[in-house]
Amino acid sequence: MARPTDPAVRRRLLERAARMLRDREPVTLRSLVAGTGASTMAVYTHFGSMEGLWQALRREGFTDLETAFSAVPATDDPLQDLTALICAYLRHGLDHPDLYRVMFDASIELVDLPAADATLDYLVRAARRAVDAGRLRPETAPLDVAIQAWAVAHGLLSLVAGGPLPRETLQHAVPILSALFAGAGDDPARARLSVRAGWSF
Amino acid sequence: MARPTDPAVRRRLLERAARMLRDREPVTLRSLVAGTGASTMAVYTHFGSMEGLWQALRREGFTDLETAFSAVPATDDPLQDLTALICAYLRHGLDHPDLYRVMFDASIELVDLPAADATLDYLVRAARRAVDAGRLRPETAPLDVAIQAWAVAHGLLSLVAGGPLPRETLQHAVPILSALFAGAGDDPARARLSVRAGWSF
DNA sequence: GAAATAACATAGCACTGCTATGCCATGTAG
DNA sequence: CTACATGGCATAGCAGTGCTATGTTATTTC
Repeated sequence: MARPTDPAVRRRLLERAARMLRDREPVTLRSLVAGTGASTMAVYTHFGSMEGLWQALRREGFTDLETAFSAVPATDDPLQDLTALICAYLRHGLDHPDLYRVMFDASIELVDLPAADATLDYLVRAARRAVDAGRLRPETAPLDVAIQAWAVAHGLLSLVAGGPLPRETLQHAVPILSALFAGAGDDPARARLSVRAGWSF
Repeated sequence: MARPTDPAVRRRLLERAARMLRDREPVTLRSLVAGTGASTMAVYTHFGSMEGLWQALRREGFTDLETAFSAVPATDDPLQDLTALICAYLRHGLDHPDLYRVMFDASIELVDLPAADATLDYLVRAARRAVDAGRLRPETAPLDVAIQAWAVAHGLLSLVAGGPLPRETLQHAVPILSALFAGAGDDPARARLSVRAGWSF
């Protein structure tokens, strides 16, 4: 019945916003559309508001993260896999610190962000495999382990991305996770052996 | 030589800002001074800029936190003390979630925030006592333990204050810390006994 | 008491996100 | 194949933002 919205415009706006975030330029309505040739109204037809743009950007950030997670192979050592997922998480945040801050900036609801829920599911599945394989005590709730691991990663990452701590601090992640797994029933000796190369920051 | 700055004005501005944060009202230059009877310039004479106000507010938040830390008694169980400090940390953040978000909002430098450094010192001292008491392996660096505990608390807290996770998630803190301490050499059995009442969220 | 100095008040700046309005490209109906 | 309705998009202007230039006034020192 009417002119359809041009997906290319939407894409261009999102990509420019992401680039401006990377370049640490302030992303404002006018500065955003300036480069794209579109008018300010384009933002409102495609995203409804600036907050809508941020939400779309958050969504994209979590989708990227999900892609990174999907690239982590599942081995026969589920706890090593979980650690590898967390390392991918840290690397993603380290590579896009400003996007990461946007992802957790405002008050977000996991329900409103299926992509975020999906990323958490990756951790839950690895934890469940660990329980099923007998690496963690049978009464261990996979969701709890996943949330604990997530909290550790998020805590370290936001302290590093926020400035107060240097990036090397992220190296604490693996030992903390090992301790966490040991506390949940994993053999500490075996856990120590599972530390792989490529897990340094 | 000239008129001295009135500390009461500064105090009133800070208190009103804190109250507006608590009431979830947007804190803007004009809305802030509106209630105090002062003019907009008062903010600039006392804080230099809005960012200066935020920094002063951050400083006050950390000072409050330090006060809360100082109320935690040092017992003969340093790891229990460290856990109690982290619980005080969580409680402080839970009681003032918006202030907590301001405290870690912008890119902050610990160097610029002596109060923040002082709070971290509380954790470091407890960790050092634990090492000295033989509760943790001698080669354990107290600063590392402190930072790890801090990261765990901050991760949980910011996920709870940020919305995605419910407040009960904070209950994970104590088990995570116990696992952390066990990983650093503490006797797991003893650690489990140290869990006190009043550590629930 | 006079002068100097800085706190404070007023008005206006450039900028923010957003909306009211109008134009025009496009898909559908006849 | 044309007329029309619909909604994407452009322009201009709104209230609100942090901040600053300028003037006034209170206070301290000589």
